[in-house]
Amino acid sequence: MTNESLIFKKFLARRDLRFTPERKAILEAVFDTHRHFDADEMVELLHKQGKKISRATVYRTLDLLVKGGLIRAMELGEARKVYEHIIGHKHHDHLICTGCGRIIEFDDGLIELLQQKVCDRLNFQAETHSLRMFGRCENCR
Amino acid sequence: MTNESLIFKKFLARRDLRFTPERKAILEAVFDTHRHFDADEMVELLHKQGKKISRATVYRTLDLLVKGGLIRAMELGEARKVYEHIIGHKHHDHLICTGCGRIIEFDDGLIELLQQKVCDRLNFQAETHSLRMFGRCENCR
DNA sequence: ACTCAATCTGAGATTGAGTCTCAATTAAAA
DNA sequence: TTTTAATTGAGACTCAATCTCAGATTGAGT
Ligand SMILES: [Mn+2]
Ligand SMILES: [Mn+2]
Ligand SMILES: [Zn+2]
Ligand SMILES: [Zn+2]
Repeated sequence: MTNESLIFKKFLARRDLRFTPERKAILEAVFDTHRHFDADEMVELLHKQGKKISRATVYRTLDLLVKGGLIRAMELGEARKVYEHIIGHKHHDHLICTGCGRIIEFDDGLIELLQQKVCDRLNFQAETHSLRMFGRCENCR
Repeated sequence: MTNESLIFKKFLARRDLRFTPERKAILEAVFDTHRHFDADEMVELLHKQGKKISRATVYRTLDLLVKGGLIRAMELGEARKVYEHIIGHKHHDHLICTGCGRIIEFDDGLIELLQQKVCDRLNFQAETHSLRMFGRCENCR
């Protein structure tokens, strides 16, 4: 039993929800994928694996995974929301190339610290944040 | 003639576009409003002022104002895109209260500097950025 | 194992912000 | 004034996301 399965099960149990075969399959596919993906890509991926899980169920389960803190949703500039799994990966933010769509991840502890200071100064209790920089990657200058 | 009118006119002229009465009315309404607003709120506001300008024209003109660098679009967590005017206001980012929806603006030069350093390190040429922190304001803890 | 209330799923309908179409209108250059 | 291109508005359209609801599944209690 993987770490993420245990966490998801616990999250579901706490809310009287069930760890169904569909939710299990989606969880596994999400944690097998080490990329940013959107909901319909996940539907597609599951179908390719022979798992016939409906769009509605995938959307609903991704929401549960976000609520449970197992994955993170973000807008990377396009219309569709994309997801990535969180557990076992440390926090990072994104550079988004408007030329080729490339996503570069970065992590800067000092920026995070200063963000916290801003929140302290303004009496704000931050739960999440999103820092995105849009521009041109080295291939697209 | 206001500063923003001159800038918008110049932008339009450069692209062989026209400074129509509709575009003028939208520009004025946008710069009269010192709040974050979304496109349909702007349609509504103009209608209240007796200006019958179509939804399509408002959407199209807001896009032009963004392209011209007069206003800025952002996602503050809700479904709809919101706008604010830029000219005469210095850059800032946002704290977004998930309790009451309150938006707090802040500006931190050191964070901005460090963002630049991240881009330099990764050979990325940033054109814009968006830093949002979601959480609870002092009234909603 | 059986019952039963609660949860879950899937197919398809619905929503809604944003975009597009196109015919009629308007701007402005010649 | 003529001519050409841009503009507008009404409403159709798109499409990610959400909702509906009937039938299926789960699991606690017996
Ligand atoms: Mn990432
Ligand atoms: Mn603002
Ligand atoms: Zn690129
Ligand atoms: Zn609040």
